[in-house]
Amino acid sequence: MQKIKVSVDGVVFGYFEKSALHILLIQRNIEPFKGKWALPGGLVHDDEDLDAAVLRELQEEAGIRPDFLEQLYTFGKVDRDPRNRVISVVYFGLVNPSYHKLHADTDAADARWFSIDQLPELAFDHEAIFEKALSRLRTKIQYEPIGFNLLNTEFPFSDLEDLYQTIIGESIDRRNFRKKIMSYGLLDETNKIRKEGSGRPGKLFKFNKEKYQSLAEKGFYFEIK
Amino acid sequence: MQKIKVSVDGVVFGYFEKSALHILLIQRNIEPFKGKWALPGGLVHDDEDLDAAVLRELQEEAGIRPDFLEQLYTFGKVDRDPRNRVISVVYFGLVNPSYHKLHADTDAADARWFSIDQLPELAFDHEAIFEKALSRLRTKIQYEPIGFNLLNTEFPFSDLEDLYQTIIGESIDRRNFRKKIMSYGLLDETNKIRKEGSGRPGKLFKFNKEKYQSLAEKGFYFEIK
DNA sequence: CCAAAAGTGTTGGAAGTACACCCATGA
DNA sequence: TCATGGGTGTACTTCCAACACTTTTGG
Repeated sequence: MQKIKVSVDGVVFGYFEKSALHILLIQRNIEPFKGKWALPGGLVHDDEDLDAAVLRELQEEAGIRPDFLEQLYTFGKVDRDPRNRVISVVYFGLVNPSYHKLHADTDAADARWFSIDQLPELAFDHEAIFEKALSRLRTKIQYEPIGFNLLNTEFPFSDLEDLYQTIIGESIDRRNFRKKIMSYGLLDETNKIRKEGSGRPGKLFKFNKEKYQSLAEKGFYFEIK
Repeated sequence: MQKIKVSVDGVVFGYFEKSALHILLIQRNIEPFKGKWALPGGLVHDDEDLDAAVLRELQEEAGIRPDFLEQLYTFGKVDRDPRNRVISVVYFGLVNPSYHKLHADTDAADARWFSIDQLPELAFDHEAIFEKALSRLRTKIQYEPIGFNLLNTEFPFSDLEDLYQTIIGESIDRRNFRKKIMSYGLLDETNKIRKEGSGRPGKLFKFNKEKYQSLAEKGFYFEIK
């Protein structure tokens, strides 16, 4: 009789303008690792699909529902949980934090955004899980337009530049980047303008998801860099 | 108390020269789906890592040990197994069939290669799993040099061409393809020649894995098409 | 008028694509 | 000598990379 338990965990990335990338962590209020920070997650119910389980856990532990969510990898080393054998199906999500207020709920003492370069010590093998998610994000943002899930629905071009620079971690030529993105015709211009801060105000754009999907079906590939 | 069981399955691709791509299937000799063809796999032992479990199952059910093996996706829909809730961590593998003779062993009545365009009806959701694996193979072969695992260690250039054409499913310009591959400097020329069949014999090449790995660490990207 | 960010074009080089002929072998 | 597949070069086009000045706004 098999004794393995199945859990799900979520690595949810959020981006705060002109700042580092963040991930969502919860503070455990049960043993083991009580008091430590960890990725939100928990055991899958017997009558619940895996996707549903992550959505539920994210809801319960942080009150959040990501705009983008997909399966990342399944971690199953024998000793990754000190109590029992637990394998974890990990999902990778993106949200715009300004649209989602966190509230820790069941099972979590607290839920917070942490800058990825100032993470606390994490429970279990969550450090390794995070690394894998980050590397997936870095790769994937270069060939699928998923970055828009991290921005406001209407954003100035410079937000997009900053986002890519932050995630990829190198500086990009503004002019070439803009030309490339624009050439895909996936951004609709709004007639709004952002006038925050100093300098010339920028036009706001909107990502046209429908257009991307119809192009993608015809074999179009998004690609940056 | 959670009742979910954890299994692993493997989608193992094999390539037979000048022929379609094949996958390895086993014939079930227990219910459910007794007598039907299915992907090799089975329940994970309590004290066994996931990778070890797939390797064991492939060994037990087909007597095979793939040259390349990596995790593909975890399938966990509630009703995918008629008996109990079973989630399956699926791996995706590549072998050169001429180096591995199949022999069905424990749990399997038979093990055979099937051409991917003449697959029998499959047990469980294995059809969907296969589709996902195939699409991963098609994508991945274009940006990682994994195709060499499907060929003989020493192969004439035309085998590589055929392989890519078979997998991607469109015809490639021989001259440009060769130029591209050669430009990476990852193929070592042997001084052997293949004289099978008619026509001018071709030189045999060997993929230089070490060289690829050292380049990859320095940020080199393999890319075809 | 100064500071700050937005907006825009041109040019040279590299890489990709299209394309056709000669070569070595066995029958 | 013919049929079969192996081996190679060139010209055109497209894409990418490098690069700097002008515009709009607020203070």
